[in-house]
Amino acid sequence: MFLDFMNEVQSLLYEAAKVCGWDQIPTNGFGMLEISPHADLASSIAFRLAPQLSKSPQSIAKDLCDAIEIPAGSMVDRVEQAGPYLNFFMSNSSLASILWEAQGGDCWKGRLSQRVIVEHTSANPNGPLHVGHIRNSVIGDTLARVLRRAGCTVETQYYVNDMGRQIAIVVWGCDHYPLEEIKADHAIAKVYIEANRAITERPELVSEINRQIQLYEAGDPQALGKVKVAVDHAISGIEDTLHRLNIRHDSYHWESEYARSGEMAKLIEQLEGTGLTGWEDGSLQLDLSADGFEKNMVLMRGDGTSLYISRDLAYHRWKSERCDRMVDVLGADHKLISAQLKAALDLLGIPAPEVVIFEFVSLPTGSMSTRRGKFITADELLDEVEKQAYMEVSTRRPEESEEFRREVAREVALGAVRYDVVKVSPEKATTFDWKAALDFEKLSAPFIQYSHARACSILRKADLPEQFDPSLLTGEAEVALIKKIAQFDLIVDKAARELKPHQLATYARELAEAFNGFYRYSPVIEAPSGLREARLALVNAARNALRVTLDTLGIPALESM
RNA sequence: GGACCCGUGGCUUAGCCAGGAUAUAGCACCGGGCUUCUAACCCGGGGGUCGCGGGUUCGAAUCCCGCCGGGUCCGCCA
Repeated sequence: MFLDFMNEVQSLLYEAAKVCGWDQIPTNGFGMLEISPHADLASSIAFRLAPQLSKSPQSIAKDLCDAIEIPAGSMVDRVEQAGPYLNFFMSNSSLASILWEAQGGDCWKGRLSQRVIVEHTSANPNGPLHVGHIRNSVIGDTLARVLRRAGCTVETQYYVNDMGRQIAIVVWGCDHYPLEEIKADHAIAKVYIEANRAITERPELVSEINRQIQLYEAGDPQALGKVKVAVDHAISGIEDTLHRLNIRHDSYHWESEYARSGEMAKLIEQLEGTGLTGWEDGSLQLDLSADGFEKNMVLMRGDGTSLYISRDLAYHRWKSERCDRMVDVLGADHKLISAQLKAALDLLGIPAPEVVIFEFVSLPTGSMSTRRGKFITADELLDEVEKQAYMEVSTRRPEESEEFRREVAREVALGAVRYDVVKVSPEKATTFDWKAALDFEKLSAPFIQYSHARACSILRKADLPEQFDPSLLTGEAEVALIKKIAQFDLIVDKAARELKPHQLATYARELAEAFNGFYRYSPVIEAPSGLREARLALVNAARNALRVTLDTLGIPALESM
């Protein structure tokens, strides 16, 4: 749809430049087009050519405009010169074909084809996910959905830290305190917080923790069993929360797999082969100063146990052999370590991951901490939002059954939480705000879900037409809606390439706005015959686009709410 | 101290990487719209030195330099 239109405009521009003899001029500006209020696509290429041609942008734009020859059957209707700009407009016939295409379910798949592994969440199994963790989960899961929609084959992975100090502390805690009969991850957190308190009060316990780490790494069967029980318990609770958010991982990979399989040892051996490693202060270290890193990277502790980074290197090599693109979603605290990881992988010629960094979510009272028990859990957030949604739906739809209202509340809450997270660009640090989280107005998932429900409501009242005449849809809102629907493939393609999921959130809002604008001024059911069929087809196209957009955001597309 | 990220109306935010035509939306505020397909909606209004100061450019929210403010990191933690 829009991608085709854009490609056509690009080649028209390039062909015109060739006619003018300017195609050899070094500029990639021929492909730089923008969706603008003045045109379906606008080019400012004339500005970039001007210094090199010593001509005014206006006259360059005029020459290009004159040289453009639109072939028969093109999606491009016309090009207009507006001063230095070139404005391209879509043809009516392409609007018609967009509408026909959008009637079906097979036009929403992109043209990418890589195998992608997306690693996200990977929270330590020492407690429940909090409102900071789910920024990782929502960004990661949305990216996975965007990549799939764009045509990629995607596997999502959760990298389980079962070897770290935190887990040794959890295991020690499970040995010394009873696990309460509450949600599993919450029970683990209580034990973990308690154990941390004990260690703070009695620092001599540290040696017991170290002993646990050594036993586990050595493969002691009892230690293995204890870790498995504790980690499985925590992960089961974390999974429950992720499921509430419509998130499932395709596979889980425990760090210890890479330590025990020998893959990590092999990798360390290869790093030693670079001549950049050495034993210093009793530990094996890698010198990355050539890449601008001040401090050495420690690969092995003095006592022979491994560190997170070494296991992570092995895990990344394993991943790199199984995909074309590796995507890691990580918090801002991982910026430095992920840059070091890339540098170390680079030394061995292993492809580095694309790292999506998101900045921290803090509370109005300061930063969150699992260890200190200072956090708002994702479960708590979902519970509260669901409660609020239940009140809203009960007010609006009092005649509906309890079951209906519960289900709508659940799906509205899940959508609201996901949208709240994904709508903000990852590089912005945010402060969690209950008021904003519980607001269901325009810049929120319910706004988009509501548009979808309205479209469904119309379609329930009439059969889809076998035939319709798209040329009857000439209203401003109608044309704008068709164009917005067409942009879906462009947005998804861009978001997938650039790994920017919030672009889809913005699009979703614009699509819903376009539909609501149409809905307000264009009666469908009561429209005269002919127009009625065409509008029904447009509602169906919009419904499909909204459904697919919501689905790609991992937000339920409610048919009634 | 060093490195990286952020700083856009009262609050939240898009645009920044690939510089261009009146800077995007939401909340809050003011005004209008439900006997008509779900008003979780729509229409209109006020409100912005795009942190500050330089520079590059025909043109800077966008690029460069310096400062200020906030966040993150600089562990034989993960």
